[in-house]
Amino acid sequence: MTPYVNPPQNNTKVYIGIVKQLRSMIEHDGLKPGDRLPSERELSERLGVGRSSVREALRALELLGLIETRRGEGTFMRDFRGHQLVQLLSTFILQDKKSIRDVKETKFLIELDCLWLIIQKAGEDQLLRFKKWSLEADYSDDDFFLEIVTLADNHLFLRIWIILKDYYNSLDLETMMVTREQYARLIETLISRNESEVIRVYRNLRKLSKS
Amino acid sequence: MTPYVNPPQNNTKVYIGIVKQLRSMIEHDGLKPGDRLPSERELSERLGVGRSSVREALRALELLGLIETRRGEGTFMRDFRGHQLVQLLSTFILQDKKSIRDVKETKFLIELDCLWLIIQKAGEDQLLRFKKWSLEADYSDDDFFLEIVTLADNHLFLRIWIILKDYYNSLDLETMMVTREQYARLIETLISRNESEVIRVYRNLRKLSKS
DNA sequence: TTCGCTTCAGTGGTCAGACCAGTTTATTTT
DNA sequence: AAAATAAACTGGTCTGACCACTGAAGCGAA
Repeated sequence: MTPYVNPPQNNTKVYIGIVKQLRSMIEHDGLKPGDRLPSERELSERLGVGRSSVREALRALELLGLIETRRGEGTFMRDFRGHQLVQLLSTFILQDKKSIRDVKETKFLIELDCLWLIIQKAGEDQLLRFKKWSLEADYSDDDFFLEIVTLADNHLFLRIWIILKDYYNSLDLETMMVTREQYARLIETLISRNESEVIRVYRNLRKLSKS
Repeated sequence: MTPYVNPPQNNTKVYIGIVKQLRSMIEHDGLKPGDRLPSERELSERLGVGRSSVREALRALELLGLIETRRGEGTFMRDFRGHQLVQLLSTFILQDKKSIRDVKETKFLIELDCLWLIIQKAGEDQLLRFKKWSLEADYSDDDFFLEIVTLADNHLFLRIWIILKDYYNSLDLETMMVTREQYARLIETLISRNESEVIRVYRNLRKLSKS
């Protein structure tokens, strides 16, 4: 019913326009994960385009992991976190030595940045709670650093890191064993807020001799 | 001609199957950026599916930045290196427009990371060429740091930084005046490869007292 | 020959319509 | 009221038809 009838979408491909329309529609209506989108036929009619064009847009968004479609039911918003996207990209990119190096390099440096941010910003209580968690919980390396990046309290780094993490994991590199002690030591140095020591411990944990 | 007719692709959606077929086709034929893919009609025939399904797959890959289509010419492989990944990310970063602080913080830290990378990896000649450029050219802060990030030779950081830069500029913050001397000093410390000094000079340049 | 124009086959872009295969809701039957 | 059935939706897919654009082949004039 609502007249989402577009801005004159000149020149660009229809399906791209539809993607944009969908985004503003999602924002406008405040759609959240789990919510249903209008049906393909309704979108087609509302936007004044063919159903096949609507489908091209929806399929693209689906491959991106932004939406989910269930036959007979409809199309739904999804709780996206890059998963789908990263997985697909990684299968395509493959064998690109430099890309792989970039991913590793970037992931490590951002983790280091977050450690630095924690030293600057985190409260004593947060760090102690983190320490407590590390002693009790059963966690993987990803879990551990997700906590780190979360503690750093920077939304952008969080998002970037999550994507890098997924991408990194999809690379299927040899996994580095990190002992409980190493994690514990890192936390201790965080609590002591010793910048250079944190860097040292982190590099050691990541088996980074120098670079 | 070649019978790419693969696994019966049961159960999954046709367009997903086509994406997979395309990937193996690309791998099998060793297609590189710039190379042309078979036409939609040919793919449709080869894979025994409808052209609309082929299009759904191609449109999705296009939105991902893996391929590029030109009307009247065809569909071509694209030079992808994870950049689209970040670009996609940006459209969602831009959604939560809350944290200006995060943008600044992230931009600065990434610039610092790049400076560190340069110290580690850049060759003497590159640095000298950079210095020469800085003495002759007329550049803005963005120009200067674009050089920095480029020198760091990390595609992901480059992409992320560009997005952050654009976003940062759109925030319309008070611009910080940076003198030519400060840029020059930064370059000098880079050439001397003095890590802690680079950090100090950079912070000073960005007017970051401590954090 | 060589240059310039026209023609035409090929390619992506888009739409409309037709089915199929599931799910949900309404209706009828028990 | 409960169960079985029917209708109305929703996505999934294919086909065929145009359109707009590109590039190369063909052709004629210089």
